[in-house]
Amino acid sequence: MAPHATRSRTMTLHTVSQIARRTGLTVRTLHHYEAKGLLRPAARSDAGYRLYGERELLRLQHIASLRALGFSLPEIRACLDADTPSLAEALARQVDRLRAAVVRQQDLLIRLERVAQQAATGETIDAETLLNSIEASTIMEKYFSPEQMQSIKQRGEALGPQHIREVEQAWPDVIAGMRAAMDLGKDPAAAEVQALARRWRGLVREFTGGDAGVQRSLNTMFKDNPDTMRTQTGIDPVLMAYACKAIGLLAD
Amino acid sequence: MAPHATRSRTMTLHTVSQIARRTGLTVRTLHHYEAKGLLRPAARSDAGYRLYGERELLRLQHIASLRALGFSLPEIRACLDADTPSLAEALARQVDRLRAAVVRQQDLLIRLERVAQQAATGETIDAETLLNSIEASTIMEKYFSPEQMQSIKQRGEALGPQHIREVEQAWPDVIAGMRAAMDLGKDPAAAEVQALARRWRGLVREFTGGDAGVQRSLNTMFKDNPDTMRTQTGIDPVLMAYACKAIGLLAD
DNA sequence: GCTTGACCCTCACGCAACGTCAGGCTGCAG
DNA sequence: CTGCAGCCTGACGTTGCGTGAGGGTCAAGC
Repeated sequence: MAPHATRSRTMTLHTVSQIARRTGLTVRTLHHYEAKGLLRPAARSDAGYRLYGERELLRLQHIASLRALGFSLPEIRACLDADTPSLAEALARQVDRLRAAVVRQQDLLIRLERVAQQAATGETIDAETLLNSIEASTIMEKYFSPEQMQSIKQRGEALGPQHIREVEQAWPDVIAGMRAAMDLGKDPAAAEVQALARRWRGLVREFTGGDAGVQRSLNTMFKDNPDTMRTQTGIDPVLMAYACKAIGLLAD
Repeated sequence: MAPHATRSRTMTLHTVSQIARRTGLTVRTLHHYEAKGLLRPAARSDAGYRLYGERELLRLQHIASLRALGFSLPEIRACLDADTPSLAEALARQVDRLRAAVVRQQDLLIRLERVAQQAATGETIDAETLLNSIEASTIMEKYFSPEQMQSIKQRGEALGPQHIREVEQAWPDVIAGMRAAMDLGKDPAAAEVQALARRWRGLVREFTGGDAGVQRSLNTMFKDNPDTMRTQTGIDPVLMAYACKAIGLLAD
């Protein structure tokens, strides 16, 4: 081995604050790294002062680099202690994690922007309404699995914004008709109610795409959150029961 | 006032776990929200059990919605207590914060992907080299302000990747030439060295864009990190001094 | 009346990565 | 000798809860 490979003991040593300045870290951070077993000083002075050599400075720069890439301290320790092999894997893992995080945040940002715009344009919109609409956008995630959300979103994109607007405009109409029929005590089997039931079922199918799992989740959501659903859609449990009965009587 | 606006005391009350199930939160979370002053139970049973009414359930759903949008608990409290006005502002602020966070993360992701790819393709690249290249990508942020980074990036995009590759290929050539001249003890004022100095200065200007502030930051970076700069660029302080002297002698 | 779960309560520590005192040495300049 | 900068070791604060520990409560079955 080359002689300079062995640790020279006449190397220049630096105090914490010197090292801190050179790396842009704080003294406290160096203490912390030592406590976590990431970087031990090369030596201590008689008074107990931490003294760092060039090796430590280099290691510290590596630590700072990995931290800047978002690695946790335990991960960094593992990478630096185990040397080469784990580093590439760790990088790949970190890329995956970060990608997922970016997707999540972008998703969140989109929802947030929608609500914020609604709040900004809606001319003194009251907090109650606003909060309800926020809730509506988050409540779905509780009842639909990520895969279901995915497929729902895809169906929406496939149908196009034009079609979606049409559907959204059709719903209040159908709901109002159904409620009127119910309030008048009409028989769910009556031809008029059956026609409404057919439209209703069609609109639901646009949403579920015929997926039985989505249908079940949708039912659960309505059953668990009657109040929210009523304020958001105008459908309460009683109306829902009436509509379901009418749909069940459809002769298909 | 309508009679139902006053708090009815015959309303159905629910226990913690019931509320937790309905909202998808945990019992602990409800305790926490109470401790933070976000949501107090409507009442307590004789045994001290928390009891929540419909009002509390509604408020809790609002809390959950705002949390899903990334608000902190103190912010949520402020929004819900102050009612309408702060909500729209808070949404706008949150949008800004989130946007900034997304940008940061994407930036990080790009750097990380570069390094990861280098690690994956580089056939048993050693950790040392890899860590050094990571460092190079992070060290700049310590010496250049965000605005400077911005303008540097813009210049890079303006010049195009083609031009960048040319510059990156030219550097080693110029550095090697300058080092050879220095090692041979040539006078910095010699025509040959002056030609190298002119090319050197041109390459530096491609980077600084003539910005004196960037130039200063660059100098500081080289002065503070001689080792890193040497391994990354092949320029050590001695060579740097020689090159600067030659550039200073250029007759423009 | 007793046991058994299922629920409920109140502390209180843990985590990630440090920031920020507090109280007390050390080292160097004037 | 004094002063001040720099160093040390605790130890608590931050954010949003998770996770016990240790101990009452409630409804049901025996």
